[in-house]
Amino acid sequence: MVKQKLPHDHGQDIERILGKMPDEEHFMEASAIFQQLCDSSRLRILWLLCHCEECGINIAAAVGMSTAAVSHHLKSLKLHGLITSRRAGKEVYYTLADTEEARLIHRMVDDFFQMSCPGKGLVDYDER
Amino acid sequence: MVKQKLPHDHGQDIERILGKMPDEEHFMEASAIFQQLCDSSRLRILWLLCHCEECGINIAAAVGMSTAAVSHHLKSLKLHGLITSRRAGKEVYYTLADTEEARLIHRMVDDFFQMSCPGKGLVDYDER
DNA sequence: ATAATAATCAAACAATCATTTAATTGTTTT
DNA sequence: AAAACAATTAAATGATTGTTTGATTATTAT
Repeated sequence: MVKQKLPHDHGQDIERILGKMPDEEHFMEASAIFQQLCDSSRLRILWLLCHCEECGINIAAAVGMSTAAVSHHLKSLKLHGLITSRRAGKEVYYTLADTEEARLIHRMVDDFFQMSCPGKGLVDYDER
Repeated sequence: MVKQKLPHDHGQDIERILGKMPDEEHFMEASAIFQQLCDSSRLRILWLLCHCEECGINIAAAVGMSTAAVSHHLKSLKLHGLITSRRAGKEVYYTLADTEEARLIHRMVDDFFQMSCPGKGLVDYDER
């Protein structure tokens, strides 16, 4: 993207690397997704929805938060296409979206926990 | 972690899943790392340092930011163990840290860009 | 020593964000 | 129709964050 010479020339093949750099637009898309993972409460909710489908109050109880706060996070996750919802009677059930992007996020989160806390984090029937 | 029954019982094996849920502590560690990726400017800097070693002003020029702003992000990335630095004369060179965690992040970012903008993002000699 | 270059730091700013509280909507039950 | 339950929404609050500006430190060149 950046075509003009850099202040210093260290002999590296930096021009070629900068040519491979994704466009600003793609960095913004990526960072927006990573932002969904950067709050520990929201990450816990997402982790849970990677492994089951649950209704709002159960999610709230499982993560120990108010339904209002949980609803806020669910709205954000849904807005970014990471989860889906369906209403059944009084309750609304949430689970991971059936998209390539959502599955990539699921894999990323699993990989991270496998590294930082092996044993935990991976649910048995996680298809890999 | 959460042992008491949930408000609703939907017949799912939720207890087993909650038993596999990583501890709060690990969610905080994970979210702290993801937080380093959730700003597009910082993500661009990190992407660059995944593929080369560069000094401060070249990084600043490559991403089109002030040296002060870049320095701020570099400090944060270093504080979280994602990059390292070495001084050589007047300049300080930065690059991806030589750790399992940093390589995992590198892979995650590459995977994401491969999905969202195939062709770009991957540098030829990226060892995978 | 002085000047120039590279990087860092501190204070300040606007902007964003997660949560709380209280009110409201949608659905089911009585 | 009224009451109960589940979820959403709006406004407010406190906290955090990314960037700017200007000053400061570290290193090299003159």
